[in-house]
Amino acid sequence: MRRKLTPRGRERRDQLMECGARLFAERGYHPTSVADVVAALGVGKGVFYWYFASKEELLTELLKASNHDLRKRQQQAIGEEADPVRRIELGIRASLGWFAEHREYFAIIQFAATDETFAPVLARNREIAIADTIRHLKDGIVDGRIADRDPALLAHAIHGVVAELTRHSLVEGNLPLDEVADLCVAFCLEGLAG
Amino acid sequence: MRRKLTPRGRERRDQLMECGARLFAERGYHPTSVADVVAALGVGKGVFYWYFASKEELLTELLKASNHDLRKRQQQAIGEEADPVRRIELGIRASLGWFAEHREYFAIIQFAATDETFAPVLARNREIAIADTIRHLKDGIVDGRIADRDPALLAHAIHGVVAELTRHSLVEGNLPLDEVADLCVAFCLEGLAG
Amino acid sequence: MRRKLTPRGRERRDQLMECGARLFAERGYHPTSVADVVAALGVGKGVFYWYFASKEELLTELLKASNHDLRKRQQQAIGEEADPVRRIELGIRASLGWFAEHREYFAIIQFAATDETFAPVLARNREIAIADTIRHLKDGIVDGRIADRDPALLAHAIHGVVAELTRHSLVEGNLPLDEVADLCVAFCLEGLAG
Amino acid sequence: MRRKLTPRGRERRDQLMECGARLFAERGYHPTSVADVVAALGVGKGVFYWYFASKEELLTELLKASNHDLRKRQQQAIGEEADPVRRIELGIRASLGWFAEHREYFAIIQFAATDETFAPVLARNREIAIADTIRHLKDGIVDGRIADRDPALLAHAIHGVVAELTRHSLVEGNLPLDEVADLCVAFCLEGLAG
DNA sequence: TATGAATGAGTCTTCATTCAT
DNA sequence: AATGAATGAAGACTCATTCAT
Repeated sequence: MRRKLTPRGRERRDQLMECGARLFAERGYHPTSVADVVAALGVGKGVFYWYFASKEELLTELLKASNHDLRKRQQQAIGEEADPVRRIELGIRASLGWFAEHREYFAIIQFAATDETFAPVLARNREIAIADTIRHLKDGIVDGRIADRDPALLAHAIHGVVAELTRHSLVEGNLPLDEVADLCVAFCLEGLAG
Repeated sequence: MRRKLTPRGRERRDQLMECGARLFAERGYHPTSVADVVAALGVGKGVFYWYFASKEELLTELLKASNHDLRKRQQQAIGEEADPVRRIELGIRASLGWFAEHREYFAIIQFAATDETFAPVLARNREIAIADTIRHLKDGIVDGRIADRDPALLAHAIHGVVAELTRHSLVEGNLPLDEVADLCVAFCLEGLAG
Repeated sequence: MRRKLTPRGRERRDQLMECGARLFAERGYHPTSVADVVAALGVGKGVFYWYFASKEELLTELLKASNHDLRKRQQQAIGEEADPVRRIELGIRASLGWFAEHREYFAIIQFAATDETFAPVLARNREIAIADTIRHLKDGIVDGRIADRDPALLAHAIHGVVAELTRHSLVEGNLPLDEVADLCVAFCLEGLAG
Repeated sequence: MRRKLTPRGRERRDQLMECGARLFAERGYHPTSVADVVAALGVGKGVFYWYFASKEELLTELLKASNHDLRKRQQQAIGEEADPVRRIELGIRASLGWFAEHREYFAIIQFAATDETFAPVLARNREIAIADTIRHLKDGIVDGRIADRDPALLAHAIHGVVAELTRHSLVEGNLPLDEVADLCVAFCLEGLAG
């Protein structure tokens, strides 16, 4: 479904993605119909299929785009930082920050993870993110700053904390982001013991 | 839809729940039809509606039953243990153990969390579990064994680690459960620093 | 889509086939919607899919059933007749007779032959019919009653005459069947020369 | 939709007809969309509607053009030949030859005959062709060369043979055209008896 | 002339649910 | 308790056609 798009076309496509993201997040993927999406935009049904081959493709594109954007944010945040522990911290803060600004995507990603159609896409995204984290962890272990435990499991543990605190702060919605981020980082680095 | 059931009736109901759990886990809730569930059991469609008012109710019952069972397991594991840190550890190990034995439920619960229809049920379940954890955390903070940070956030952090390591070990499927549990506990108690 | 049908179910299925045959013949396969078929029967749309997996399957079943019926008629007509030329004649007359009584099927079969989805089914049917004819022709050639020419081509020639005269007499509709059959037989046996 | 076309315009129109003929023949009229036709040519959708008022019109034009061309071929073949039997033979051979060179049209014509929208156009074409044949047959009957049977039915019989042998040789595709034509002529003139 | 974009009625199909038996 | 049958609203997707540029 690669199509040469005029600027106007590109704009439409973006509108559809935005609209789809919002509705999928609010009501869920299955309960949202293509008709809902185009109606929310006030355009005909055909428009949707001019830009996307299927409803499925819309979600896939959403997943790809969000992953791409999140990773960009993380990389910018980490920059040239050399200290591996600090890199991990910056990555955590970048993730929390990104989701705070793109609330829709949390629900979408979480749903996608439960659906056999989309799980593979997400699995790949996660793999890449985990691999990044593992690299930093290994550096930290070599440095002696991080305890010598299975880096893969540690990476998942960190991601779990980030995911749940993200979810919690998005849903409760009234906690200062920095506070959550601080605790998230502290917990990951020091655990409950502090 | 409370109905007095004969022993045979109770058995049927259990079969339906088991069957539904399996299919919902494998294919997802929406993509699984009531027809699929009864077909997998080789019975007519009427049977389903004899025991459940709707497809929705089946999932709700599944959610309730699994939550009930998981909590029972946790309580048995914790028993009369007095040390709050140890209570947390036992709770974590109980959760990991339970999910290892009820793999279907992880996917179901995760999906339910993303659907506005079921999210409330899950939210309540989670609240209760978090409240339990918070209680132990507060005890630990009073004891001075646990750093004095926001207990609610800490509780969520722990749950996040447990959830993601559960998911990881279920999906990867080839790690010894004890090893995962050990790391999970260690990470929660000491963080990366060890 | 094999399903155990109650007598009532079998009846419904037959009604759907009859109805479909009529509408496909009148308006064509593509221009006839499943909605048209069920509306003509005054039943809900779901009924159709209870008995047939798809619109396509309905046509396929129609094709199979008609072929089966036509062949039965031909075999009954030919019976134990020993003379191969006479067998051909009886076959021709049976075909013309059958189509006169099942006018809907001519149009359906002719359409199906032009559609890549159904052509294979029809090709097989035709093959079988041609093979029958070829057998009689070869017998006739051995007897010296039929000129020694390529029996496959001869068989097709005969089928062509039968098909077109069938069509003509169905459409014109006012010619006595026997007269058409007589000429058909005479033409096939003696050609224009007589 | 008569439009004065520049040479370039005429060329485009021809390309569209050729393309349409090919696709209609391969996939069928209904399953082929206007989008398919223009995509195969690599042009925009507007082009199609510049040259044809509708998809329907394209098929109608195709039918007209092919009929015109076939008739021209037949007339050239028959030329000034005086012998009516020979005229029939030449007509048969011309038809077989033309279809061998315009394979696409056989499927198209056969489909059109089954669709109530196009059947009338085809009926007229057929009428004209049959009338031609009838004229030759009557001449032959007067000459005593042809048996005195209903000329209309005889004409249809001949057309049936030609149609089916055409189809057969196009589909089987591996028989020498002359051989088929010889048998076709022989069968029509002498029947099975030879 | 030509294009990308848009329309929206219409198509096939699914499915939760109900009902007669 | 159970079954086969029926319902019909709703969903994903198609496509002939039109239009602004």
